[in-house]
Amino acid sequence: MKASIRDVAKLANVSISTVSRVLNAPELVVKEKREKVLAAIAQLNYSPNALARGLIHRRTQTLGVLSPNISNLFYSEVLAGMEGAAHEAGYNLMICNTDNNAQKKHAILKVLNEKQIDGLILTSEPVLPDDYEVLSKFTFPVVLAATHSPDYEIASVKVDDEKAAYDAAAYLISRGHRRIGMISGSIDDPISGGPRIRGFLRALNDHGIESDPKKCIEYGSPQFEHSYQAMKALHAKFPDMTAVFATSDERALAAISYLHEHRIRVPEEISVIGFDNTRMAGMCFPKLTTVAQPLFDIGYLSVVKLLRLIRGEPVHDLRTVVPHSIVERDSVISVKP
Amino acid sequence: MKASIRDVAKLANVSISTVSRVLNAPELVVKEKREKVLAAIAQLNYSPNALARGLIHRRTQTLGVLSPNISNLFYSEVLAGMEGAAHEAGYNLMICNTDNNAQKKHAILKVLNEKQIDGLILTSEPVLPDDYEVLSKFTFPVVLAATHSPDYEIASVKVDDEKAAYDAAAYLISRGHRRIGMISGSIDDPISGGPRIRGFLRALNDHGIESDPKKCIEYGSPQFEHSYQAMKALHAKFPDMTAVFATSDERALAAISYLHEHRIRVPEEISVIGFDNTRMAGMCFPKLTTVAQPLFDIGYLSVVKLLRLIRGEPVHDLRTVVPHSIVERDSVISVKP
DNA sequence: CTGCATATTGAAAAGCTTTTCAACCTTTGC
DNA sequence: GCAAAGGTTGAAAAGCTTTTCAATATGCAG
Repeated sequence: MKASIRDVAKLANVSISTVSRVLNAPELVVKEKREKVLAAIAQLNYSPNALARGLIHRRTQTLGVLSPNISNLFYSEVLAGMEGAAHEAGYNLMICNTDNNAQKKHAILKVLNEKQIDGLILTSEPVLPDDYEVLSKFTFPVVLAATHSPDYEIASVKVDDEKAAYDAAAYLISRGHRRIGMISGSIDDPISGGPRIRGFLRALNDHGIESDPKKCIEYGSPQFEHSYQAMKALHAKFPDMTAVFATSDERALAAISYLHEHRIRVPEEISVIGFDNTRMAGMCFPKLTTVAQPLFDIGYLSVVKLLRLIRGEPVHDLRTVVPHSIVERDSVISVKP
Repeated sequence: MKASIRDVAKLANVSISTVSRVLNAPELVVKEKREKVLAAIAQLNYSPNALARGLIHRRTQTLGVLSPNISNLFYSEVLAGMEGAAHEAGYNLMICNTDNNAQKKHAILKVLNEKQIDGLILTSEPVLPDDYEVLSKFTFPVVLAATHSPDYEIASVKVDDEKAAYDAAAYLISRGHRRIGMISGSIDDPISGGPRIRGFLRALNDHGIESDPKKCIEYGSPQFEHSYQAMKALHAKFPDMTAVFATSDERALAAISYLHEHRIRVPEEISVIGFDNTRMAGMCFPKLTTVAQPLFDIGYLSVVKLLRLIRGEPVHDLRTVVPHSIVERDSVISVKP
């Protein structure tokens, strides 16, 4: 049986108020009693019960985190950033996998709400009307990490996808490439779809490159196998391209895998630029040139922002835009225009 | 202000006991009142408070998980398995990063204990006497995932590292290799050090291959950069080896990276076998032949085991050994003996 | 019609802590 | 020597729910 504050009080021969004070405001208790209490605590191996504490303070020092897939390098780096910020601030994270399953997601939200989390972070997945209806009934604040909600006023932390894609394409163009393909998320994916496609096409256009989206873009889900097939299709319809913009590192790796297997050298024959700069990018061959997102920071800043909202502190920008950059490694080569 | 059970009771004009029953044993309440209560719940958007519930039941349906680094593919796949099993059983996971920092670890354990977790899972890190002293004072059960404690009686779920390393070496030998190097964890690492070194050497010995550990083994921490250096050192002292056994996929990738950069072809000139079979193994070039650990299952089974311990059900084996296997891809080639 | 069993409900205690308020004691200042 | 101030402590309420126990009402048998 676990010792409670009453047991400590009894053993130390004081009231439970005094024990509580020894724990929370020791200077209010005279040394003699304080030491007796401390001794009793040690003897009973007493540990305060955070449930009771949370009941009174209406705070649990716990945040909820929803992620479509925690075993994904992208998310796990973001999660690591969250965990870091949370730990520094004395919070814990309840991390849940949604598997992109709306039903599971709503079930989890219900439980997290019952468990009285102080705030919630949603990663990636867009916020649908269904979701918003649930979220808006919660009394705790919500932050979106690496995603945003164009339709609703929800705090978020992410890169500027349109600009990042523009920069990726512009980078390839600056290296002399003119025939550039793209492996993208589906057109209505608000992260690695729409915005990045627009940025990509805008860059081509700005640099006077005519392009037919039907020919140079292949759409698909992010999994390696699907992306491999996408690269196959892209190569079939656009065989003379000299560079590919893949909208995630996993897609880039899949593209490279396809090319390697068909004896097309990367980057000598086809350059590949990725997106995300997950740790994998520096570990594969050839090492990936990629658009870096500050994944750890996105997680870290989401928690910082969430804590401000929890404390009721002013948050200057509802939508935080974090900087991207291009990390040059070995998968892109310059060609003569 | 959040509605409480009293508010619902007042609005529905019944006692709080009745509201509680509607939620937990609806068949005990006559239909008329039940519907009034349900209507009040909906109107007030009432959600029960799990803290109060936990206080009474002395159960929180929450498990603690400590991991040295949640952004590591290895751990994140194990974590995904845990999350899956936990979700199915109606539990949540509080996941914490220890950064291999003993002080941080103990601080976290203190908080998790206060938060009344029902059980704890420790991944990887060995259990030191210091740790054991802390753990043994907890009233909830503990399971080790992908690690074990030779010195203490703690439940665990992991592969047989000695045997797995033996099999890896035997596999290389069966492909005709005789001059085999190894990139290992430090000798006193109870996971990717000692046992795997012993298994490796035993296999060489069993197959009549003389070997000098000083020459054929290079020790080091698991990070890519360190492993890269280890490969460099190994190649310098053992230039005519035809195969390398790397004790993690990350180490294998670092080795391959070194070899690529020095124009040594993999697997044509040197074969490389990895360990873990993280998702990366199938995404790099060449695709990695590796000793597969059932990472997801290790996580899943740890939670299943932990739940049995929590429920006081019998657990037949204190130390669960899960099967490993060799996944053949493209990084190992047969040579003429 | 009485008595007993059963169905339904509510009051109150328990679970553990923090916090407010009041009480008591000791100083200090005049 | 007494009033006021300050230091220390304990009792009790509050936070929200579940559960036990008792009470009331209903139905049925004899």
